[in-house]
Formats: sequence, C-alpha cells, structure tokens
Amino acid sequence: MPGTVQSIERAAAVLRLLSGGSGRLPLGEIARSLDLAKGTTHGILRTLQHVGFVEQDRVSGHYRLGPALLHLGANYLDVNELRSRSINWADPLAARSGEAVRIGTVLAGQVQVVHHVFRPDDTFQTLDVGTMLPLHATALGKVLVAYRAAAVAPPRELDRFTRRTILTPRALAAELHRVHESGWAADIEEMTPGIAAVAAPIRGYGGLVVGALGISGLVERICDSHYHPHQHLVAYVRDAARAISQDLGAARR
Amino acid sequence: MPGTVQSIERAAAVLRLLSGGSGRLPLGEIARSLDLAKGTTHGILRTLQHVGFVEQDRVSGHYRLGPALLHLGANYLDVNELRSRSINWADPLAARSGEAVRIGTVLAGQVQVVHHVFRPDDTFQTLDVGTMLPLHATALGKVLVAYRAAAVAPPRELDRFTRRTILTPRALAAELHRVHESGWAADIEEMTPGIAAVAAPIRGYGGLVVGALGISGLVERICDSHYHPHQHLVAYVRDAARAISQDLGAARR
DNA sequence: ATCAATGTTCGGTAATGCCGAACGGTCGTC
DNA sequence: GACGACCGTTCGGCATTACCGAACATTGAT
Repeated sequence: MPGTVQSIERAAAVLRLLSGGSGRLPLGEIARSLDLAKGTTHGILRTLQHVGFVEQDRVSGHYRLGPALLHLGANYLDVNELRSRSINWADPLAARSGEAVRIGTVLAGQVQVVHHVFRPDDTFQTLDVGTMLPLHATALGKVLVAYRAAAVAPPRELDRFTRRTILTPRALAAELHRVHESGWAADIEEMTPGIAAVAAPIRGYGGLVVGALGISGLVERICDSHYHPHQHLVAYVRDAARAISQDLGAARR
Repeated sequence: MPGTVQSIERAAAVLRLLSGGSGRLPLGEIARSLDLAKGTTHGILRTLQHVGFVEQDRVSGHYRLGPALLHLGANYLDVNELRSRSINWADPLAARSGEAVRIGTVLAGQVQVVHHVFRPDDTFQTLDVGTMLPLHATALGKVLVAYRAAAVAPPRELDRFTRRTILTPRALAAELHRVHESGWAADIEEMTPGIAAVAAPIRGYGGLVVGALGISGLVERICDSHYHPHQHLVAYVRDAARAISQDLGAARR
C-alpha cells in the first residue's frame, strides 16, 4: 500500500485543530498539540496563510481558519443546491423577461454554465450547459469575480472577444468595483457582437456568493439607445437572484 | 523571504478546483488543469482522501470534496455563532430545569466547554468555561462523537474516572449507537461520583452537529430510582438544543 | 533590568515528494 | 472477439524539498 504525503496530512491536522473550540490558537500551542517543531509548524501555517486557508490575527499573532477555506465548504454545499433550486426561478424569469436565462459558477478560473433556459420563442438555440465562459467578458463572470465567488481572483490574461471587450487590468478593476457597488453586472457586446447580458449574484449560506444569474439577448432588446440596460430587466434579474438566494438560506451579515 | 510548502499549495489548488463547477472531476482532468503528473496528482488525492477532505465515487472514479472538509467550514462558522446564541436559551434552561447548563464543542479530541450557566441556587460553584472534558465519559462528549462533530473519531484511550466509566471500545460503540438512535446522551456517575448529566446535539447549517447542550446535577435529582434520567429533563434539554439549532439555521436533510 | 514566552528566520541534512514508466481494467469501435 | 484509447493506480530512482534545531527580535510581566 503506497503512502500518503506527510505535509498534506499535517496541514489537515492543523486545519482540524483550528476548526474546533475557540477557533483561534497560538503557533506554539498548535506545535505542541501536533508534536511538531515550531519551525515546521510555522512553514505549514505560512503556506496555509498564503493559500487563504488560515489567517493570522495582527494583534495577538494567533491563527484561525481563513476565508478561502470557509468559501470552499460553503461554496460546495450551495452550488449543489443551487442547481436544484434554479428551476423554480429561471423559467419564470425567462417568461417574464422574454430572454434566455443562464446560471453560472466558478470552475478553474472561468464561468461554467450550470443551467440554461431558452428564450421563450421559436428561434433556433443551442443548450449551453457545461460551456465555459471568460470571467472578464461576461456579465455572469463579472459578478462572480466582483463578489469573489469560490475565492476567485480577477483573471490576468484578458483575451479580446469583440471590439468592446475589457482588455486592461485597470479597466477591469474599475468595472468590478462598479459591479460590487451596484449589485449587478452587464456586458454590452463584450463577448459576442450584437448580444448584451445582465447578471446578478446568487448568495448562499452566510451571504457568500456561490453563483450568478443572468439574461442575454439582442442588444436592441436588452438596452436603450444609450446602450444602458433597461432598468426593468435589471430589476427582474435581481429579484429572481434574490429569491434563489433566499431559497438557499442566505443571511446577510 | 522563506518559501512555502509546495505540496500543501498543490493540495489547496486541488480543493479549489473541486469546490466549483460540477463539483466532481476525474483524476486526469485535475492533473491537466493543474499541469501535474498523474502519479503526483494521485498521491495528493490519496492523502486528501485519507484525511477525509476528498472522496472518490465508487462507480465513476471521479473525485469530489469530502465530508471532513465540509465539516471544517460549517463547524467553524457555526461554532462562532453558537456562542453568541447560547445565552438566549441556556439561561431559561437552567431556570426551567433547576440544574447547571453547559455547552461544549470539539477541540483536539476532547470536549471544550464554551458556555456555562450556574445552577440557579445559592450553592458555591466554579466557572467551567475553557475546561476540557473527555469525550467518552461525559454526556456532552458522547453526543459530539455520536454525531461526528468536527469529524471527531471515537477516542481510543478510554481513561477511568469513576467505577461506572465506559472502558472498552465495544461498550463505547454500543453506547454511541444508542445516542445516535435516541437523539440524546447521558452520563450517570461516569465522570464524577454522585453527578449525572444529560445532553443533546446542537445542529448548524446543513444539519451538521456543531455543539452539544447539557445539564448536570446530583444523580438523585437527574435520575429516578432505576438510574434513568427523568424524561421531562431530557425533553427540556432537547427542546432547548432544537431551539438553538433553529437559531443557527439548521435545515435537516 | 531581567526573564520567559512569543513568532520568525536560517542553513544543513536526509527524508520525502515527484514523476516517468508500466500495469490492469473498462469502454467504445470495428 | 480483437484492438486501441483512456482511465486510475502502483512502483522505484532521483533530486529537491521539507524538516528541525538553533538563534534571533519582540513583547509583556515581574
């Protein structure tokens, strides 16, 4: 029987220790509990801190579980429920808005479409479920990054898809800030010429964003003559996203 | 600037990958996504599986996040809220039952008392918060193990505290099974001569047990002449534990 | 001022993690 | 039924990495 990776086992032991009791421990106590050298324990904690699974209190120097780990668990639990609860709200949103509806989550630094409802008309459409989309050029993606779903960081490589695609980190940062402030995102012919989309965050337990809900369609139908999305469509999307969030048990903190 | 532990960083990357999208991936896809050799990826997954952070589907061979990791996140989030919500229910339980109330969680393979309400009389008492108690000899501990709070395993070393302490793994297993079936635990002079206690599980998000709520007092007051806990006291404890659970947002699955 | 404990850094050593190669199993195609 | 492609798994050699003891700077208590 082959062995296991010692340092991963040790890191897991550290995380388990931090998960219980008071939830915050000094380095020396962690080292003693696990019978490790302080230097060894420090190296493990430094790495766990680097990946966001642990954080250190600036004042006391004590360690506790970090947001990235908490996001992992919360994200995973809710993404599973997200799919099953989407049906109840995505169909009505498609009917109400008259546009195609998609729900996406983060996978490997991209948007994965996990649910797709066709635009309620007779036009030919293809099913997008499973499709991977860029984070910076889609409304769904912008929402997921702005709210750090699955602790995802803004992408560094910004590929061009249309003449209107965001290409610089500075422009992306400004856009993400605006998304976070307003509570919704849009992409106006940034991914596909002639197509616009609007999306809003879906929150899970503890208010963490676990997905994004969006509609998309011809830019002439989504936007007014100044290329601003129609506010009634934005409201429809946000209402539906909020309803799904409530179904998931999100509680704002 | 010192470096980080490469295998811990890689393990974290695997967990992040599994946290998003469909939540289940084949080994080859994980290896390709992270640009790792299959042997390397397998070693990491084997270790994560060993510590319960990942599990493998028997049929498809695909990997997904495991219960121990999900417990970590859920446990941590709820233990923090547990403390703040205890006050609302522990005081009334002490008044109603006339006994001391304690709430405990798992820390380093033991029970850590995180809240203590004195028995409402004039007798001298000492504050137990911070005290560590054994898992096998206390009602709080039996509940935590029976429901695998913080993924804790049954203790292997069973120390004797009184003539009635459980000392064999077989007897402990039988007792834990009974606790899981009935939804509450008791220790009748198993930890302290002349003292009996009753405890029930406190559930957090997703129904996972994050703590235990218990009362304790003289065995003559807690039990009838056959050494069975008075059922009205069991009901009081279970009611209060259920109320705290609801406050925490537990949803049975 | 002294002491004890903290978290952090550093460098030498050997133990460990990594990876290429090979294996057995499963599934789809011909 | 044979074959090829792909899967997850195992193994052993190698070189790099993780580990740990020692030392350090900081902080708080006496």
